[in-house]
Amino acid sequence: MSLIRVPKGTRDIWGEEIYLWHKVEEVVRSVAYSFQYEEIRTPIFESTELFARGVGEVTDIVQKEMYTFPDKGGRSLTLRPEGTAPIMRAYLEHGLNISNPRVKWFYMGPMFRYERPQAGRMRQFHQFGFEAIGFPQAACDAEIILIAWLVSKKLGLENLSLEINNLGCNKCRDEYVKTLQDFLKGEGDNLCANCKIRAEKNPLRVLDCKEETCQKVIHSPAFPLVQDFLCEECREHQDDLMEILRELDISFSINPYLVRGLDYYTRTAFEIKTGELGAQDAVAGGGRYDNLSSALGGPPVPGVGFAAGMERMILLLAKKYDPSSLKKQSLFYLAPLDVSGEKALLKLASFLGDRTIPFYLEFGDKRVKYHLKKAQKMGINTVIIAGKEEKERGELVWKDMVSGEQISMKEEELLAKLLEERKKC
RNA sequence: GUGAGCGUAGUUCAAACGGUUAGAGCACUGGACUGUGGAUCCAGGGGUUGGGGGUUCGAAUCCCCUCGCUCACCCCA
Repeated sequence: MSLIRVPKGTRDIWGEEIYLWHKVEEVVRSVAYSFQYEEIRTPIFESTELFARGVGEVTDIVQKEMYTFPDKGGRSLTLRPEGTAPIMRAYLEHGLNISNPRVKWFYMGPMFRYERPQAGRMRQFHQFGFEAIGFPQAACDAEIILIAWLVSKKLGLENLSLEINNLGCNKCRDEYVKTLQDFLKGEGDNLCANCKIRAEKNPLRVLDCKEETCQKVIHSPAFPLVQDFLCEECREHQDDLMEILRELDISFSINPYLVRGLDYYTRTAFEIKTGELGAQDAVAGGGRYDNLSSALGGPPVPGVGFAAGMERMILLLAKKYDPSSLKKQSLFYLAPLDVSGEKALLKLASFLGDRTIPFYLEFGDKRVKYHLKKAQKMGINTVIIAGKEEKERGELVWKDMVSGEQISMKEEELLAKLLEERKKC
């Protein structure tokens, strides 16, 4: 019988790598705490409709990447491919637009997209994200970018670059899209097959295309760029944002071709990229989504946020940190030599556990030699030995692995010494 | 969805033109050392060579199919 393996594009996160995850989670929580963004945990699956309407019917995510399935009640459900639409759903569902219109939330957890796995891309992957809903101000865009930047900085990630763009609002985007569509029609066969369809259905996405023919079109002098079509308010919004970023000393560049693959973005769009991950170079991305609420059937509600790929951050982190250095070392190795030793040491375990002191308890009738070797391998400096000899004396043996010194003592004395030893660490 | 590369013990790798019983290091377990340490020596467990089919007297090796992994396209976190 063949072994069952994990499904394609998924994996176990275990061993020393888990300490890198803890590190990322810790930094995210600390920044969230500092900026007072509250955690929200939405379901792993939602109505398919939520993503179809929120993310956009003609996006790649909705058209070919969703894990969609009917449940036994005939509902169409989808494993969440991203976190923003569910959060806006929660905001509206709880009536926050009425009772508490301004919220700052963060989230962390698995997302699912049906894609061919490659470096930095999995079918189940993890994101954390920050969302500020109810704030139309450019300063709030800046806070979101600042948070993304700060998390990266606190993790020690280097060689990151920030690109921003402005996709316009309902007022100016329509005119731009119309102009763009007219222009693309004139280009006809100069576009790749894919972009001919995009020109009709989702013309902004043409700017993303890397096909050589399309690149030529996109970079031709006559090609209309969003930046040249921004209305007064959008222009101002972007100027304000850029001014704040400069004052914050966050360096960025304007990428007029940055459009991003989700429909809900308006005005600010941004991406943080790295040069160290191969083809999947976006570490974090986000922007403003003032149309999302309406798309979900709610009233107009402004929002801005970002999501970051945890696997990608961890890949970068793994190059800087030795994960084992992040592990909290056990202080004590409890070495039973027989059943009586196990009993005696389990009492110690209860004592240590009550005080949240880390220890490792072995079981069985292993020899002293085995225990000392293992303690050494685990890098634990103090070994407590218990066997029949100790039981007869009513004592336990304390051994210091560095000095080699060992002392037999009564339980009460040993407990006191354990506490004293903990203080040193 | 498309393309390329790769699948041999837990792991890293061997096995000349197809050749008889698929080996080694590391790791693990035990012993030398009957209750005291990263060394040394000895021994042991582990494999349907990813799976299936074909060619052949004979396949880890050649052919086909399939599955998986990796990277890239696509797209994104």
